[in-house]
Amino acid sequence: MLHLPDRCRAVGGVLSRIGDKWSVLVVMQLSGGPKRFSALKRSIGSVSQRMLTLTLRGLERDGLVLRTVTPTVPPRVDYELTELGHSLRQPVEALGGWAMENYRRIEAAQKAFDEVREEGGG
Amino acid sequence: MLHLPDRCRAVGGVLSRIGDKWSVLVVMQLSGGPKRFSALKRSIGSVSQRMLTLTLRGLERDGLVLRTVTPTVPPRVDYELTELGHSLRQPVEALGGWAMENYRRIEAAQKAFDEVREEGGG
DNA sequence: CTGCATCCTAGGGGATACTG
DNA sequence: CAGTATCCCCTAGGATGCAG
Repeated sequence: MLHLPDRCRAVGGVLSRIGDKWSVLVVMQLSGGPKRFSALKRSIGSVSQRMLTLTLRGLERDGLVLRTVTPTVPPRVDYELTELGHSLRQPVEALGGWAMENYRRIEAAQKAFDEVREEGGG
Repeated sequence: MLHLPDRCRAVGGVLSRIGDKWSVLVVMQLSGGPKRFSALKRSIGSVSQRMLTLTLRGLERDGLVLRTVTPTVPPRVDYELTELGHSLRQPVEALGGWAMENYRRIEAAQKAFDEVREEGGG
């Protein structure tokens, strides 16, 4: 096993790209196959059009998502994961699994922390 | 395998907490055992004192880091991962592994994307 | 339908100075 | 040494309107 500092920087780089508000959601939504812009927007729901566009551009630029334009009227644009995009699913889902298993513990810790703070502060 | 939407939200929540600029770095730095504030700051290097403090508070609140104050003069504060904090290492390192394996591919994709953009735009 | 440009606000995060 | 408070900048990101 290589020592950690290298991985740290690598993780830092990855997180600064996919650690934004929407990238991971989009990748997950594209797990099942291609989706067009509006379908993607609907399936995520709370994302603004602007941010979905920007997020998809970013993912496309990173080579994680492939954008296919069908120049009809009205235009149709499909997005799908590249092989690289699919390979990201595994570690992301590992993180998702961890989150699922532990978010209750985290919430409990936050609650406890905040209560102690209140007592100490008030 | 459970379907994805649940995991999506969980990942979203986790990423919004540890997806900031420093949390993961701090967790990785604490992998080897307890460290005091200044050692942590030195080992990360580029972090500001303010952000290190805020990051550690956040991690402590989430129950990922334990803070131990030794009220000497000058004061000494040690930070260490909790069990929960240690459990986060595994998925994070998985992500780190992915990043290590693929960041060159990502950089290449970005370069290609940008060059096409230049041609198209100029 | 898809995407860009614009405006605008909240918050992240750096530098610095001060406290205990 | 560790932490807080202040100032300030910059970017993420929402709302909206226009264009292909």
